[in-house]
Amino acid sequence: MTLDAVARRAGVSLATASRALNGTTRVREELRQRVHAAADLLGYIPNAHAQALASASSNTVGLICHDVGDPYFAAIAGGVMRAAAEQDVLVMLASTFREPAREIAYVSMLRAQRARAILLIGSGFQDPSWERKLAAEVTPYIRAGGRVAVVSRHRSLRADAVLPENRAGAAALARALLALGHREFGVLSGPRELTTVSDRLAGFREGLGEAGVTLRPGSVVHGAFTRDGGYAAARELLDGPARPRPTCVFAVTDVMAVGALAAFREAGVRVPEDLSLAGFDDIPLVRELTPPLTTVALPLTAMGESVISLALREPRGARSRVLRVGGEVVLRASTGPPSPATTPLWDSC
Amino acid sequence: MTLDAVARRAGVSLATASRALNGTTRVREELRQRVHAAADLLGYIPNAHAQALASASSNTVGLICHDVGDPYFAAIAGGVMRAAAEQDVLVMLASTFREPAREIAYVSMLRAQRARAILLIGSGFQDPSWERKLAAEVTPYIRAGGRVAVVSRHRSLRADAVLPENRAGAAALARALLALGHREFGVLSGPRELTTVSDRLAGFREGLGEAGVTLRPGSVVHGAFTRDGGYAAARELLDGPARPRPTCVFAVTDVMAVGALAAFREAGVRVPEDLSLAGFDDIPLVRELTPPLTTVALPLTAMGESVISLALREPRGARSRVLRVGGEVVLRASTGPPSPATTPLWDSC
DNA sequence: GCGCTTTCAGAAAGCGCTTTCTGATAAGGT
DNA sequence: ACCTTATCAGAAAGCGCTTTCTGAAAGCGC
Repeated sequence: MTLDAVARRAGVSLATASRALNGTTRVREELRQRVHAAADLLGYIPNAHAQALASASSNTVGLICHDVGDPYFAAIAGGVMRAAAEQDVLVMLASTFREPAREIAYVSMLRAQRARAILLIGSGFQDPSWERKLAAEVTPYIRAGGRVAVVSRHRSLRADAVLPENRAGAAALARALLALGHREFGVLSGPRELTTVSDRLAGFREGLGEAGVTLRPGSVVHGAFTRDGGYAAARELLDGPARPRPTCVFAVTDVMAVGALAAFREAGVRVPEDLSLAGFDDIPLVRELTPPLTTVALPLTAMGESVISLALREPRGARSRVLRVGGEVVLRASTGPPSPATTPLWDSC
Repeated sequence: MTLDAVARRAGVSLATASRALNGTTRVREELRQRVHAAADLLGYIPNAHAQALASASSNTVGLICHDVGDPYFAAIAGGVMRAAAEQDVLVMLASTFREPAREIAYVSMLRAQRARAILLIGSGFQDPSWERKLAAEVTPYIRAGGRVAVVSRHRSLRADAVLPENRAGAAALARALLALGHREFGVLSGPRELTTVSDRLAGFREGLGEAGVTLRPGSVVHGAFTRDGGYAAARELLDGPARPRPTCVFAVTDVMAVGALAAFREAGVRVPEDLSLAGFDDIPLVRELTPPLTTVALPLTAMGESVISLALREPRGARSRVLRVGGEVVLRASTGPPSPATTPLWDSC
């Protein structure tokens, strides 16, 4: 059914029918009702494409993240969806599965869809060629009136951003861990090139540095930003030659910490008796682990709500707005005082 | 930049430019290249709305689920996204947050978007008025050429479906639990009106019945389909008067089992020594629990891939296709032999 | 070499709306 | 009673594409 049919049925013109349905202009009450009645009767559903084309606007926003299956992104996406539902905005979801090219392609597709805003969640890639291409997509989009907002990313993009205080959070965590008595640390780190990783690492070092503690070479191992990446990194740390052994391990991401916990358990290393473990993000599931994970809590759902609000809110100037969100250290049972000196357990695996 | 500009720049007609870019018809190689060069030069991005309007087709599909933040839906959505990425399909995500009205509204919005297919994930609601309204949206959509596919739902919808074998899976689980020696069971059930719930419950009863075991009244408690719902239901079971005490508890959903595990832990009930616990779904996180959860494993990601494939595949007839997916009982450490008779632990809380 | 089919480019007609512009009618001022 | 000023409905011009239809040119058999 087209609007035309509705108009005919109601005995009014196409223009009047449009106005009656959208409330753009005053229409005599009687006609308004006639149009609505006709629309209901015919089961009229507007053609969003025609509307978008004619009005040169749409109410869809694009949400690009690495993988909705990942609890971190799922939590943020949940927040985005909640806010979107309230504002009657439709969300186009795009998962890049960590392929840079796919991200570029999605931005392009969302441009084609004339999305009102594009949300980029999670660290970008370090590849300069990738950065250039992304900017080449994003810049014209913004210039054409598109809005872009990001979570955990800022380099080279003139966009609004929700930035977790990775550095400060990690530093605070380091201090909390030091306060427990730890002096020897291991770090399960993510891909070097992610700013999230380097910020958290730097913050952690900074926090340790205040107490004159440093990370020994070999005690920082890198892995993929996944559960299995954490598992592998933990194994590497366990198998490595680093001496003295750390009494506490910091995984830059809760997801990695989950894998690490499994690796430790398998290796017979008790947490926290033999080794303390801390993560970052506070994804919902870490509360359910045994032991529950000490971490730096980020308000993930709220961050999702914020990023879409930021993108939808009218820009009040050319400046991009930055919303910093603090991380709160949550000490749970996965951390405790360091275990007495040399634990043979380390080698029992 | 419009196609018109590209055509002009390339010195060809609008029609030729369109054909060159879309490859719909043969275009002399030289012209084809000129058009592509012009498009690149101008940074041309087609207007998807205009394309959709003119060609009366789009390549977006709608994905409606209760909450992407929930690991169950996140896993399925992950599968959908993976398949979508391969087929160059854009996904519009809709979270209903378990509000029936919102689901209807979303279907309507997706109709307006002329989505190629609509995917409904998860149980529907029992409300007959809701069912009628949903059918009123879905039926005309299908008649107009729209494709609908569902996961875990079939009543009253002429749509393709991916149906987990809830009944058989639960029965198999019951048998496995019986084999461990259990005879007294408790069930943490979800909202009565969901078919998923009733199927799993019926299957479980059926499995028990084969050994002459029945569920005592009061040993089945209902809660919301969430972690906290599971927690509350577990507490209710714990506090309830049911005698004799169950030695094994079946949560109809892993998500609920997670909450139950926490409740048991808090109450000092050891799993599986004092009480065995089993779930259903095998969401990724249950492997990380202590103890890891016995469950009926469903290939969630594959189900997501299946449901979108089903929806996109050409219908070969008016019949709706049903893809049944089996659940596999995975015995993990959360279940063990029943604890010796009366455990005072039950009352210690 | 003539009429045939085949190949491929361009003109133009929409796709279903929104929105300006125009005009009719009613209300108000003097 | 006449002119000016609001109100509000309708006609029509797009929005940026796809696709049919038309026609020109080229290839082919005889």
